Amino acid sequence: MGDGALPLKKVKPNAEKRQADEPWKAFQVRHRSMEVKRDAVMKTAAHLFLEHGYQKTSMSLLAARLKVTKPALYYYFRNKEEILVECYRSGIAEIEGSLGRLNPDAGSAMARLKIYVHEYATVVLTHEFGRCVAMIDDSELSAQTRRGVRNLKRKIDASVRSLVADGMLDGSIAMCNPKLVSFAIAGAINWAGTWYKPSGELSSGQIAQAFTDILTGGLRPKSSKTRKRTIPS
Amino acid sequence: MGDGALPLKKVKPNAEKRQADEPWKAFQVRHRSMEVKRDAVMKTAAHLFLEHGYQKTSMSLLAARLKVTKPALYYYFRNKEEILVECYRSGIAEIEGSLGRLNPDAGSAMARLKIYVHEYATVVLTHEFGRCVAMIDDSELSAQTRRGVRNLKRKIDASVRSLVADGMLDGSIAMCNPKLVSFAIAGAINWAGTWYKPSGELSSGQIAQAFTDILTGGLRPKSSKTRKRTIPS
DNA sequence: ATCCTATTCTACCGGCCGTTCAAATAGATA
DNA sequence: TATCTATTTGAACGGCCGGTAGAATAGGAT
Repeated sequence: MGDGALPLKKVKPNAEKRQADEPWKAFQVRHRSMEVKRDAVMKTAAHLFLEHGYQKTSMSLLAARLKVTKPALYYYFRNKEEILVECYRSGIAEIEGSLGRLNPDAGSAMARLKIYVHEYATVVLTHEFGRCVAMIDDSELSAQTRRGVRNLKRKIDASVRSLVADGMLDGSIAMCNPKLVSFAIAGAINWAGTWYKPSGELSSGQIAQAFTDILTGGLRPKSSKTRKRTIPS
Repeated sequence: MGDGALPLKKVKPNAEKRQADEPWKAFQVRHRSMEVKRDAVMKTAAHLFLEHGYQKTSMSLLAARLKVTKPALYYYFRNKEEILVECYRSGIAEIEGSLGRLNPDAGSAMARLKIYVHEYATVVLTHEFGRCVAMIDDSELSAQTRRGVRNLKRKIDASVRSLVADGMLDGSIAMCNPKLVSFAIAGAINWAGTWYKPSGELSSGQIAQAFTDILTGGLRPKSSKTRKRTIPS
């Protein structure tokens, strides 16, 4: 945390790595690609948004954290809202990635659902932009921007629902309302984002596993063709 | 709706009932018990908080909805925060009521847990103050007030955990981490508060039932009925 | 050394916020 | 009717916000 004066003009070779932990260093050098600095802004903003909430995070504070002045931010983003939207986009892309990686040919739908729930929890607990998707209410956004973001979220929801529906067809998941199942999963995990602390006694992996069990355990068919040695009632 | 000029000075006999739907009528008459007007403020505030968020709900807007001017509110509450805190208190009391009504002598812990989950969902979906507890982030509060509110919430959480622990003892609930179960339940249901619309296709009762099934289904012991055995070493 | 332009800064705007206080008012009381 | 007090109001406060205009500057290119 020692923020001693650094009169450096040239970046050191390991600056790229440093930037991961101290995003403001991206601004130490004047000429650097737009993308790098946008990333630095987003990353810092995400942390502040998650810590204090979107509304209570002022552009001045964000600028201060990046060791720049406020107007500099407006060189990289049109306004505060755009920063949040980009955080959302990034987080949603991450989650969609998890969904896309599920191989439809491998295992039952239930097996795939379990993998997804586990991955979703991991992203929401450990990935800053994933956390934004889970925790920051999109009602902070203007009407039309919100519509865009919600469409993206809806796509994820739709994928999960169809996963559940598939499971009901292949017998790996009990009869249920896929919409409500999808919401229950999203809710329980998103909520975990609000209380999980990396320094806490439970690791993100433990939480992801436990939630996978709790949330998919209730979906086991009570008796079905794909059972492996179930108890005769 | 039609807010025509109402030069009434006296309330009509059915005013008490009307006030339920139109809280501002509590302020139509100057001399009325403090409690009635405080309730009116809280009720209206809760609706606004839930609709626009706490931060974005201004005291001016709240006053306007109650057809009073801003300073009048400060006659009934010290500040904005106190209004939110009272909403919390009321909601938490409602939830604690549900927990208190569970008869420890009747049925298994699992049966009681199911009842509680159902009731919690109902409160969070239908009761305005319950919704506040579920939806409004208490980080909006000042540090010391927040501590008080969190203590109250923790009591609820502790009750649910011990309910789950009881279930593991009486064999009605499978081995699990009570803390995570409690969080999963709270999360899934609190989240429902964010998307549930009374006018939607799903009734609060349907949602409460489905969530009870999904969330407690995964807790069924995998083998055997009620066995009084403790943890098999 | 000079220029050029991408980047950052200084200084400021209008607006809304929560809150306060003294003055006005309504309505119960006598 | 006149009085007294619980309620309500008008007017204003300091403060911080998101955002902008335009000047300053750094640093690569020549």
